[in-house]
Amino acid sequence: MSKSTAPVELPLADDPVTCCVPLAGEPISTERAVAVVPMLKAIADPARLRLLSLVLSHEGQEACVCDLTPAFDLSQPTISHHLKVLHESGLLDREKQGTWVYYQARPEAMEALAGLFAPAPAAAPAATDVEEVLHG
Amino acid sequence: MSKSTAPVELPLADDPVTCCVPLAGEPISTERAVAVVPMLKAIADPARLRLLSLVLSHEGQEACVCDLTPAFDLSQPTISHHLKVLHESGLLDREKQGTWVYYQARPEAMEALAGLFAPAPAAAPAATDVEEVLHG
DNA sequence: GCAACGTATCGACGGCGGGCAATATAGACG
DNA sequence: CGTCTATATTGCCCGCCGTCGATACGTTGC
Repeated sequence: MSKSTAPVELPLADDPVTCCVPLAGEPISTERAVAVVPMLKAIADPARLRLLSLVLSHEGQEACVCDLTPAFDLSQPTISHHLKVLHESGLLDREKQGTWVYYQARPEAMEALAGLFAPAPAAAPAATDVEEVLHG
Repeated sequence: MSKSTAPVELPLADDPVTCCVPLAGEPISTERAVAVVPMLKAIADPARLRLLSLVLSHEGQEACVCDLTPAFDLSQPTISHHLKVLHESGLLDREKQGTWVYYQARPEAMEALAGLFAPAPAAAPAATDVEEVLHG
């Protein structure tokens, strides 16, 4: 691997705080944008999105490569490549069990993504009427 | 425009039902994956992610191009290009007011994205203990 | 040991996509 | 009308990315 990025950068563990402010909360900083983008790039591909969904909806949110490959018209190296991308972006964990390799979804990653698109956090209510928050 | 895709395809209006099943619910179909990917591709870029966040966190979740451009080190055509991508993916609406153009976030698009990453929908409850749904 | 299998890496190729400069379009204003 | 401003389009370049075939690695089982 001539590329830079260390094998398993966990882009979420860096700053667990700022990682959860939604896009609508405040303008995302350039640094955080750059940090989050790899995860978005990872799922911005039909094959990888399906791979992630297959793993997520599998028993225990984990699946063997051999379970995933037959669902595609792609070559085995290509699937392996896509799984690597998903893994290095922090979306999938990798666990080797003998001959087989199991990938499992990282809940933190899913939460981080879901959090990105959450609605604006009702801008410091406290004085706001509850009804307004619930129905507005 | 020599390209195919009609000016403003609204990828969400197609099937408002299936559009909201999370990735973890069931394996996403190839067709839906292909349909959703343009939106993900649109935000899988630091500049566009920041643009979207800027619009979202702006007053009324809408902003003029002239408000957005100065936040970047990019040329005006490049910004315009990114906004076009965000618009054509269904994430931003475009409204011309005289000389200025205002882009505003499409709530349905944001909901669709948020829904993608929602946790698995507690597999057909009804008979399920409420506690299980709430805490499980 | 050797063969068979599951998975990963390598190297190459083609196409897509982000960037810019130049130019076009279209309102606003005088 | 002419000019200025705001935004979009065009054409181009270059780097990145998805894909493959070939091959390497590691484990299992004979």
